[in-house]
Amino acid sequence: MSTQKPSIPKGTRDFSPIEMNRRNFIFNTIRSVFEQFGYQPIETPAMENLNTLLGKYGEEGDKLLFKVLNSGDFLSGITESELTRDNAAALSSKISEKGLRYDLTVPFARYVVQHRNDITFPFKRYQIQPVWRADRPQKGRYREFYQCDVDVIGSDALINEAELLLIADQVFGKLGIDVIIKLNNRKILSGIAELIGHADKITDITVTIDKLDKIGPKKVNEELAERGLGAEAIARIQPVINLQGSNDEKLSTLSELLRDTTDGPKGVAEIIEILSLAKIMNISSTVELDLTLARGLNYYTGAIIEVKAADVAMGSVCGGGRYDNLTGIFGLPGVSGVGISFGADRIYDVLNELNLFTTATASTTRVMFVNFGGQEEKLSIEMASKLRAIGINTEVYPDNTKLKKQFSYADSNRIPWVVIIGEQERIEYRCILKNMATGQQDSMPMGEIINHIIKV
RNA sequence: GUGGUUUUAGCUCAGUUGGUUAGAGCGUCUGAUUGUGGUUCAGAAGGUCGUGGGUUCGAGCCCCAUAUUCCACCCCA
Repeated sequence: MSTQKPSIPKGTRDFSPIEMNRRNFIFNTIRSVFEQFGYQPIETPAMENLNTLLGKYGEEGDKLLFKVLNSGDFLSGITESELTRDNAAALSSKISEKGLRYDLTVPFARYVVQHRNDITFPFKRYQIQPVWRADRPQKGRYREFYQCDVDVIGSDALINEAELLLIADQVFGKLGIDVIIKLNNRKILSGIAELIGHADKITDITVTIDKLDKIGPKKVNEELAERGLGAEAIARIQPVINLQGSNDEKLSTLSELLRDTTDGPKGVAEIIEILSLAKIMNISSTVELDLTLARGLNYYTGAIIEVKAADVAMGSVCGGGRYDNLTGIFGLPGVSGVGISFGADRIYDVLNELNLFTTATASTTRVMFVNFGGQEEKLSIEMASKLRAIGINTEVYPDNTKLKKQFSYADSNRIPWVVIIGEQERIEYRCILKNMATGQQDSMPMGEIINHIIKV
């Protein structure tokens, strides 16, 4: 039998110990902030029924779903003509009824509806799990990646939006990443569409305006025309495209502009309130009203939030918004939710590019006992247990091999302390404690190791 | 899904118009050092040149297919 070259699917990655220590540092940071604000953890299955997922992410999203082939004889009941006919979509629904989750929001909506009688609203939950998208991989874009979602469902209050901004501010503050928090509101976007008489084309308009940063106003206008907007409509949208200045200046312009639209004034009022709450909360990151921020799923109905790293060219590291009726499709209408999602993998890439992985990224072991075998090994095992009992991560080298080998292991794993208990030390009930960073080593009674390590 | 790009030792990369036995640095292992790592010195191991075809007397190099990487679209964390 020929050996096969090992490999993993496109867009997926292995994580080695150094990477995992760094990733856990990110997850722990995020989790601790979520818990500080009273959010509760949940998990949902990697697979959902396809009818839960399909149709929730638009036509594009459906294409990016990983589908799971039915177990057993998945072709039973499939006719010859169905197999040969050129309709993959129809066939796939017959041979596949499960799919890997695409995000954490839709499974959460399903969860809320399914457990509605056990949940006390408002329900504040967080969820840190991988999601899968059959996208074409690029830098900062993977087919398997972790999202860290934090949502509150069953509360309309805008204090939730402001609190989420604060959570983002705290998380990135703790991680040491300077960010710009961008804020927009779907109601303002609707107002704009209404203003120019194309309420039906809100998606076309927002998707196009979203590219303003990238392709500039001239090309945006061209694309708007391509998407079916008349010259008059494009002319009327210019004040929006050219909107500049501070948040207050933008808001007063918009307030004037959208005065007579159905949703516009509400959107402006919401932004004003969120910004004023954010001020009270002492958010230190820049919070910027950005009308070009339109990406995201079309179920957002109010606030739209996106966070970008200030110093790294990378897609957004966090995004979210308010959705008024997400659970409606699962039979529970009128429940409003708002949430954001942190992209752990991109945060990793940002920290990496900024060289911010300094602490908490080496081995978590603090002490290693050298192994001399026999009675000395026994004594080392006992001492190691005592150190662990008071919370010091400790390992005993497994083999009685050359000291060179054992020290070199401690060195390459960056273990700061090595304890030596050889025959001489055992007889005297002493040990040698070596500081690997300085190279200094001292002989001392066994009982004193603990004091020494804690002190430093 | 469309267009382009990358792939040579564990890692980062050289490799001339197609010509003998494919190289370097770092890392790994061994020894100098039988109770001491990180420095130094000496030595060694490690390659189906992404994979499969083709052209040629001869292919790491040219052609085709395919996988993969990264990039631009599309869209998104």
